[in-house]
Amino acid sequence: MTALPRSCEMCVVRNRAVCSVLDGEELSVLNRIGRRQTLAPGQSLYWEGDDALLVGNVLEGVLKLTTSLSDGREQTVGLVYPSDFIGRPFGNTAGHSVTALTEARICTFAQSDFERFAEDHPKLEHKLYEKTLTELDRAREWMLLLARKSASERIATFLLEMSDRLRASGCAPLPGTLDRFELPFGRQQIGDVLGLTIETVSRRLTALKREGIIDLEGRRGIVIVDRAALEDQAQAGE
Amino acid sequence: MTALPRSCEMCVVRNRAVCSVLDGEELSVLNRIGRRQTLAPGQSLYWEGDDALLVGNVLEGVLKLTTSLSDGREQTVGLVYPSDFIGRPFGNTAGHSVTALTEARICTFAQSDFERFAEDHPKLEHKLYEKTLTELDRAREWMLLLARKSASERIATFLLEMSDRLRASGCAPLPGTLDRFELPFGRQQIGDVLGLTIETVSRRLTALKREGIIDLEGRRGIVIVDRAALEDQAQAGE
DNA sequence: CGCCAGGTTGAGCACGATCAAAGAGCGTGG
DNA sequence: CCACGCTCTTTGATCGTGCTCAACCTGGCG
Repeated sequence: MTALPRSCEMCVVRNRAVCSVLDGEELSVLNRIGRRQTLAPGQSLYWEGDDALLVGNVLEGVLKLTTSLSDGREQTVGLVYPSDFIGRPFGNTAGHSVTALTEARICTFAQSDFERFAEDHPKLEHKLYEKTLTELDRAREWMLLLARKSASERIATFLLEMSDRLRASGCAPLPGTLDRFELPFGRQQIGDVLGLTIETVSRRLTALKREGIIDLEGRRGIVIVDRAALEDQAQAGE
Repeated sequence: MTALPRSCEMCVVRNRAVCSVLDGEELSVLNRIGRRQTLAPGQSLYWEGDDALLVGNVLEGVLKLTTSLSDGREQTVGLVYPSDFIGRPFGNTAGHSVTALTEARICTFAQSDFERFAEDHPKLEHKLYEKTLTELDRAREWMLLLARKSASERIATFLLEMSDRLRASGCAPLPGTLDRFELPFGRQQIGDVLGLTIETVSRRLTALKREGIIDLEGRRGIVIVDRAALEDQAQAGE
């Protein structure tokens, strides 16, 4: 884990987070109202139903957004990577919990401070809007997966998306081929994302390995051996 | 169906659509770049994968957003009511089809015209942003439903949400109690929204009627007889 | 009256959940 | 260095919900 930078100027996500639309002047104002913090794996930033008083950017690590039913059933409704935005400005209570899956570094703002700043900077709000639209698109694609795809299709889709997003968010892939990476979490988490049980996840992964489409390295290592076959199984939408 | 108003000033959704943040001056500019149109039930505004060149507001009626897999499996990923916004500004291709479920009146804009207008009117973009955040919250709640809820719970949740949204969007409820309304579509559509088959929807609805929790009037009429019991079955989140 | 689309009901099946047990990886301490 | 204990994963056996396939019913309309 690299040292925290003193200013936003040299931030690892400077060019990809919402801050990318701000100039040096604006950035230093934002810098003053924010603070950086580190979360341990499993640590939550806030809980479903809380007044969500924080918003922020992910600098490093992966976090999950979860909703649950009163009887304990839980669903991961979003994964958040470096440069993604956390939280819901202009809202009251949080619709989901935010929990770190890996060790994570984030830079946070009091919701009210951030809102005030955003109101004066339409460029920033525009960027936020675009990020939210992308999130909405992703959520809807995931609805199709949860509602209509079989367990095998879900696993295949998940592995492909994981591979893409890890790469895009700057998480270093494992050495070797591009299609070799480390999952930031275990089987249970995969199940929570895909709406499956841990056993089903395990069985489908082993099946994919048996078929020679992927390879499993230790608990969390994944190698996509035959990407075409995996895409085939994923049944990508139209 | 009421006559189309000539200007935005007297529009039925004037106070609830994104236009609500604009003053008379701005509104008349917007008015000039927009056009009103009517869709018949089943008619699509655009298709998944199209270049989505249109955006707009729903004035009257209900539309659905759907995604599908190449083998024909289809999922409704959103329902759109009067005063809701349709389309994705600042994007390329549509992630879903937009189809009218009932006869619908909408006011549309060329995407590029609208974007240009929005860039000059941060207030408008702010309103759009808030609407998108609400949509995202709803999508995530629906993910929980699709991934974790049983068929009975889905039906119960659906009936409650339907009742609320129809009322909120100004669609007149049937006379009698407040909890009496007409579904804007048939059993197949319910299945497409809930990720269930038509047979399961039918069975669950009949069961609810047998238990005295709801009453079915003709093909599309619903009366919520025992709202508390229905809420109980819906297993609302935390 | 007959047709047809949409809805209901029934019987059997399959996929994934559940319950249960054994295996693998890993840090700790003797 | 290995034994121990813990967590996470894999594998197996059984069960149950909702899907599939198929027949029948209902209401609206020509």
